[in-house]
Amino acid sequence: MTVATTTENWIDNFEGLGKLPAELKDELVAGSKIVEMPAGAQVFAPGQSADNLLLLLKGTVRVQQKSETGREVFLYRVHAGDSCVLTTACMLAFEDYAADGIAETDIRAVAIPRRTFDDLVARSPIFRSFVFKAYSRRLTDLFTLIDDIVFQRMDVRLAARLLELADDKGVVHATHQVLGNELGTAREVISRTLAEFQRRGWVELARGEVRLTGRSGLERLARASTAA
Amino acid sequence: MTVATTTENWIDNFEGLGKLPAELKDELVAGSKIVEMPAGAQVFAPGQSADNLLLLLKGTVRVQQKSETGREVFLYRVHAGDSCVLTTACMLAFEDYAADGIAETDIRAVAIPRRTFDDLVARSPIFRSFVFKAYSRRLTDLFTLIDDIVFQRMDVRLAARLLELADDKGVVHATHQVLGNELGTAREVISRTLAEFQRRGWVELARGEVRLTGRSGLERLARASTAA
DNA sequence: CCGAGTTCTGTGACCTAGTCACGGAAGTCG
DNA sequence: CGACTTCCGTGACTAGGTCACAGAACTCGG
Repeated sequence: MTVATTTENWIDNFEGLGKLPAELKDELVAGSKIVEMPAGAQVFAPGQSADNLLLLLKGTVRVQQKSETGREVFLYRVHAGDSCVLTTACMLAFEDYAADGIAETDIRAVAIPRRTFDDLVARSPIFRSFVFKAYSRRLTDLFTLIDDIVFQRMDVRLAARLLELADDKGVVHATHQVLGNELGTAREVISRTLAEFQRRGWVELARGEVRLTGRSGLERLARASTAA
Repeated sequence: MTVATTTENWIDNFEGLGKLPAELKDELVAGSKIVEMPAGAQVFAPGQSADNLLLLLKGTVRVQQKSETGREVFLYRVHAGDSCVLTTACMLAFEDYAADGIAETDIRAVAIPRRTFDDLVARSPIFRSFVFKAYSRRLTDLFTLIDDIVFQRMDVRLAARLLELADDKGVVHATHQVLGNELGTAREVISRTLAEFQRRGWVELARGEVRLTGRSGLERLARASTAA
């Protein structure tokens, strides 16, 4: 649903677009529209050719790969202020890929239609730079993800992820299964690792949630990675 | 070293560029140059800001991530006819990433300087599409790599890789260590798995090489993935 | 050709993580 | 309250990664 009153200055939410000349900003605003989707909505999917580049204003989108075996790997998360460049891959109808995007919360996003996108890429070096940086960022994110998967221990990765996902009260709302999907591992591994964390007094467990009680311990463990 | 006599029609080696209007083809050829590098050369590296987009004419480039722990993960391989889009990330000086590119063989490539690249992206929808497709392809390659790492058994992955790397005589020239790097695993795992393959009569082992003697067995195992 | 040094491979012991099978606890809803 | 579903815990087993070490195979200077 278009929300007319907020259309004017969403551009400033995106680092890199603020420096666009006023004339192109106007064109961008005029040539795109704001869309909203409820939590759980499929933002994009293989086969479904998207006709818009999405810039996320509010909420998060989870991008995951659906494997042949039916299981899912979490790839990355698009936050407010990020652009979802994978939709450009859809736009270009580029070969078959198996990633899909799910709205984790209610989301609001700017949808830039292919025509406007193409026009701006052609005319504005600033916009080009914005798009290429978004792509590069995804690539480097995936590089570090691969590095983590291959070399990092599960407990370290879980500790880091818990700290990321905790709300302001220090509670993570997620089942062990969900955490397993995030990290590309099995539920049992999460259960066992969390049990160990609990034994150390770092967390308290309840159905569907993990309360962080000893952040410092988790942080020390998580730093075992980045420090080395 | 520029090789003047072959400059004219390298464009046809790149699917997607053939349809450029003649005028832009001329500009592309005029505005770029052909470079050669010996095997083992560092094609690009973090920190070193590249000023060219490379289109590979001959040879292969191995792109790998150097982890903090000193070990390396193989990310993907750039073949003749591919473009090395990661250099555009260097071009834009985008944040720190830890991937570097090594020439595996003597290579010859077209180097498109930033100025020409930018100009062509602005002016030609065909060139834009070429660049975006190259990016998307890398993204999807990484998606499937992650999927493989997480869900695929080592023996299946090794069988597939051996078939890929074999020369026309059915021999793979690589140490177990190198194969381990390719697949992001330990040398010992490769040694053990190869020993098992040998026991089954699929390969013969010698220092620094693996001779494939029972391709059909390897192929059957490798298909265990793609089939499912 | 010899011998020292290096690189590559094989192997056993051990640990982490993923898989399978199951049971029980905690919510949901008629 | 009882049937059902979802979530969690656990033991047994396998695959794969780590460590330590030994021997085989090449290299190269003399």
